[in-house]
Amino acid sequence: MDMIRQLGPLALASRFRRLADWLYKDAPRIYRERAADFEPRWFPLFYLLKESGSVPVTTAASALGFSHPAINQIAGQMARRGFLESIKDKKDERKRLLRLTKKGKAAVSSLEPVWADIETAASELLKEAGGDLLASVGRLEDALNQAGVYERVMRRVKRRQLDRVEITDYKPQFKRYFKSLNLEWLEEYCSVEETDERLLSDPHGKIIKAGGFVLFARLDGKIVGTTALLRHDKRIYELTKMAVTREARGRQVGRKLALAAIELSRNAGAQRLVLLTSPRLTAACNLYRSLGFVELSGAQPWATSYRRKSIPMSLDLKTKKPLKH
Amino acid sequence: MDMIRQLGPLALASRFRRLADWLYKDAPRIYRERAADFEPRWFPLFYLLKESGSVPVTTAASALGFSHPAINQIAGQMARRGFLESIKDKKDERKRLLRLTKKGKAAVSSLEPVWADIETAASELLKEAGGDLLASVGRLEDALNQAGVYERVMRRVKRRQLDRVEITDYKPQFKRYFKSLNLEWLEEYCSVEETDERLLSDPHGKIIKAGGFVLFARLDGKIVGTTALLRHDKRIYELTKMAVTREARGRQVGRKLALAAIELSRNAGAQRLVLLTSPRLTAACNLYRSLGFVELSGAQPWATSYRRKSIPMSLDLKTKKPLKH
DNA sequence: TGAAAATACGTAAGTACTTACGTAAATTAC
DNA sequence: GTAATTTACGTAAGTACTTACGTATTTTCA
Repeated sequence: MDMIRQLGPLALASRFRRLADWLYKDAPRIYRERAADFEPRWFPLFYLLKESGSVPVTTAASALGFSHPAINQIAGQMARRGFLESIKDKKDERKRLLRLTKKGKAAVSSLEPVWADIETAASELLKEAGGDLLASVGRLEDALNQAGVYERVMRRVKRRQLDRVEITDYKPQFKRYFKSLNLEWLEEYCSVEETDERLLSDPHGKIIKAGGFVLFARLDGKIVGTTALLRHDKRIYELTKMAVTREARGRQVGRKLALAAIELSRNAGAQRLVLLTSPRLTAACNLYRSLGFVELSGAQPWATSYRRKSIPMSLDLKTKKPLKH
Repeated sequence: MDMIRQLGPLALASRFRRLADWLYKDAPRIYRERAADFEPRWFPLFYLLKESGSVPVTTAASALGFSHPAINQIAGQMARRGFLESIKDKKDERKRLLRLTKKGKAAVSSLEPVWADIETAASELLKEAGGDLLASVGRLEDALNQAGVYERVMRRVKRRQLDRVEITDYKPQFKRYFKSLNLEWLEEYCSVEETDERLLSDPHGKIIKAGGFVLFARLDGKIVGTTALLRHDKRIYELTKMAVTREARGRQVGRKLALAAIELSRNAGAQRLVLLTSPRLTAACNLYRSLGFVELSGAQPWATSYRRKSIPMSLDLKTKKPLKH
């Protein structure tokens, strides 16, 4: 019979909205009978002004959880009926201070008993609901404030995407992917320099033999991404040649590669993981920052010189805080 | 900072509405990214049709807790995009059965994972809120269904009004009120008959000396109402000459008088309390019915004959169910 | 210190519901 | 069996918010 209720958490918003409507529905009748010329929608603003004296529009909006045009509309209605007046703030001429008129203040005394009765009725309902509903609602608001529905859904999606990506070590038959995947973005964003060409053509000789690593990412059986770890010395490794094919971007392939590289370098005994990136690659920069990399200023002794503009970043591997996945 | 939250039970509706908005706000973004061409507002109807096959408009409305025009609008949108079709009910040509099209059914499979993620996110939020919020909300809905805010407020108001009314016994100095209060309504609604005149002019002789009672109601120190109990025999008493002055009507004066009379007749050993009222006095009839009086048909042995049309009513005093105040 | 950014507010238009009302079909009453 | 009532639904208009956008001040920053 009541589908919304059957749906449980899935229809949470619909349920709260419906509940709000049911609670709100009786208000006009109550006010009509006992407080002439008062609209229920005025209540929050009316009460705020009664308590706080004079308040600017946007301050009222944020205190009451409405948008500022809503406050504007309510204030307009109240002003037309003579309950509210407004003055310019002397200190800040943008602000318009709202306050109750004499008539408004006088109305409070006839409204207060009505409010008291409504509060009693609501308390009665809450008592029948049991379980300290108001406290739970407060905690729900806090939780929602910490991370909204979108954020929570996306966290889950990302986590699932991350689980789908497989990381594999270097194998000779993957050599061609290391080059082709990197050329894809180099040709798109920058240009291929000699330094790039040297590493891409001989990953085994230039990277692995020098104590570094080359990793590949597989999605649905296909190689869609790669990266390399260059060994500068026993404490410093460099994350470089990170590439994800266009069709697989936005599926956490880069993140999974970076996470694997971080773990690998840590296990290899590195104390710092460094990298060079370009400010034009905003997605990459955001990824590195989200993993804990911080931008460095000035020239770095380890930094290879490229013609393209590059930003050095570094991640301290000694601090053992758990990484965000 | 957050006024709505500070207000507690008083701003319950605003709080639920705000919560619904906050929860709902992210939905468009989630659907936009993962389920092209689906509007969040379609969800309840879409889900209902997926579960129930084909459903008439008003049935859907009541199952989902919306008004039927809302369902109509949503169905219109869905139909325009090809997700929904409707057919006339063969058995009842007024009804229009809504159901998903092939395209609609096909969309379900791409929507289900999105719904699962939203449900998980909502469950997560509910878990953080603690206190089995959903169960409390369910009980709140039940409580609201039993008696809404208006009803609860009015119960309280009536109770308070009832407490303000004082009932006093007959005293010679009140004699004039017994007559004037009754003449007020008799002249307004009917006409004063001889039977009335006899009782009103000599309450002590005709009522009290015959084993009956006369009661008065005082509000703010002023006599505003009266009634009499006529003793027919030791088992049957008649409630008569109930009158409340115009300015005090709607303030529970009549109810308080009737309640006092019922108690008095019970204490006097009566088994039945009877009365004659007029169908034109709807407020009085409602009062008597609400106190448990039932209408009698046919002539009653105890009934005084009046020229005006009168309905006999009776209350059984032997059953000891508590009276509604 | 002047330009860019942020803030406060007003106005307009949109949204997702509602209530109000009218019509046609079905049911109930006499 | 016909009239009155009820039910199902469509349409129109209203409501209480919102987002979007424009303007005038104030603040920030290079």
